[in-house]
Amino acid sequence: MKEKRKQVGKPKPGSARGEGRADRGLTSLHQRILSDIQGNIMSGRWEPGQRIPVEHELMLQYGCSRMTVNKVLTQLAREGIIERRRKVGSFVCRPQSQSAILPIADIKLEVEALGLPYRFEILQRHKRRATRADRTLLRAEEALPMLELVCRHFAKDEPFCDEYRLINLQAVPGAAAEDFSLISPGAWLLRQVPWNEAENRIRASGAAPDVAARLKIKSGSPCLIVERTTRSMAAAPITFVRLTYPGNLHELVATFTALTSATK
Amino acid sequence: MKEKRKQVGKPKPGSARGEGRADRGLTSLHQRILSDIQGNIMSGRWEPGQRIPVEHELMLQYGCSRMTVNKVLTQLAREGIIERRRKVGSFVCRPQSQSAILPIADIKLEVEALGLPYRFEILQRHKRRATRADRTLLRAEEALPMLELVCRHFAKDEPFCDEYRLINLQAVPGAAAEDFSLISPGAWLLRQVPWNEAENRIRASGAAPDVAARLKIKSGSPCLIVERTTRSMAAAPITFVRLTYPGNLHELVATFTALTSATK
DNA sequence: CTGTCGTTAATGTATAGTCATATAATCATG
DNA sequence: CATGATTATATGACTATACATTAACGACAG
Repeated sequence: MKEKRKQVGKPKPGSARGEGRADRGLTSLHQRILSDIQGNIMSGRWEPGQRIPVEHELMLQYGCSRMTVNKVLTQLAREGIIERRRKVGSFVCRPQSQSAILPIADIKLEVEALGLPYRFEILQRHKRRATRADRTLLRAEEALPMLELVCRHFAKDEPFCDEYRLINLQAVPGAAAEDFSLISPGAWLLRQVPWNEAENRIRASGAAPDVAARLKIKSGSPCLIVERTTRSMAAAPITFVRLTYPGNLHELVATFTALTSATK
Repeated sequence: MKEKRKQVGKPKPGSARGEGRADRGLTSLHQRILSDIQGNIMSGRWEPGQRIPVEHELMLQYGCSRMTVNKVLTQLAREGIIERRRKVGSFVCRPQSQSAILPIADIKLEVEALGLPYRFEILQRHKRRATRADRTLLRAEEALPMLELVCRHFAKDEPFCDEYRLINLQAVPGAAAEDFSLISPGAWLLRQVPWNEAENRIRASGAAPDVAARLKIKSGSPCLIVERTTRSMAAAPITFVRLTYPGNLHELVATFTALTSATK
């Protein structure tokens, strides 16, 4: 398998690239070019729509090869920060829409982030075929075998979150045998199907009577509801979960990033 | 600086790579390699922690040069899908946390997406120095000149959203002269400071009396509240906004992506 | 004035090779 | 036998080159 290693060993040590570039401080050259350009754009020095130096200019400016600046510009284009057009040049994008990145943490982590001890309990557990309502929630067609769970999460001794969950047993058969006494269903599933995609719906609503009872709040009092339908990248629906947080207890925090219409 | 140029000018047109690969259907070679590998990972065929073929193997497998697979693997590493370790190889990442990408659309677009006509009105407008409370909201230190706005957004004839906004007039002096009769403050600001970053806080809460009156709902009824503090990438605070949506009218929808701890 | 055909500038993709660096494994030595 | 040196492997970064693709621009013929 080892190909013939030709003795390319060119004795000249300085190599072809300039003089003291070997001693560039910390980051790589293209990393530096990237941050330079990004800085110019983010700070507004280079405005949206404006043309940025073409590869050739940058190559001269940084004294490097075109491949290097090409790598950088390609990366920026992929991030949707610039747009490249042949023959014409590269242009700073105008952010079309903005997006916030919302971390979906495990509830255990959320609670512990508040400095409170966490525990949870399973309140209900049924195995059954998917009803029509289930199929809507799961975005599924067939009457799959389902596991329905109701679960309550605590911060110290106070109910922190109510969880209603449906699991597609066909996609995750192991769930039938798991009793979720040690690990919460959410964390367990995350471990089973690591790469997945989901749709989250976030809204405010008054607590339904049954949920209110479990959370020890008044029926109808404001709650943050997060509904999530998860499917594996192979498109099979995996789980639906509805998390209900008493309004005063919880807050989602998301950081922003300006995005363009880039596919990424 | 140009070293003695060896005559690489290989006349052979087919070049070194295999036979009919020049006629690859639609996408570029590295794009194909990328989707191949991504597919293997997303589908779970290559599990988290598993080592993926090293550059040399991939290079043989696809009959291309190392640079090409390197480009692909570098990209995957940047996306946080694989982790690369010298000498050892590249490994499929275990998604550490998951994140949802929450599009922050202009309220006008939100309303129009519902198929309803949109309009808004400015209810209050004051220019003043930042109070202590303002500074907290804006994450600012100094008593900056501020513009305070209260604004109401309608879907058809129903109040859709209440907006309370603070604008740092030092960062965006033009706001003082703008009367926001034609363009809403949010859309206007987005145009002024295109690349920025922000922190969003999303929670459920009962409507405060003044807000409830403006939204024509009962005080205390569940509302979705989105608070956003925006700053330019140059770190200057720009604006704070609190959007209050009556609970039944609005839902945030975010799509998922599994992320690792990648910096990106 | 208009359509077509070059020319050319810019990006897109890929090759082949160099040098550097991190590290696992192995080998040598006191 | 531990420890230090060496070697082989794999990634990381970059250079230099080549050729393909695309689109703006301009010339020129009709």
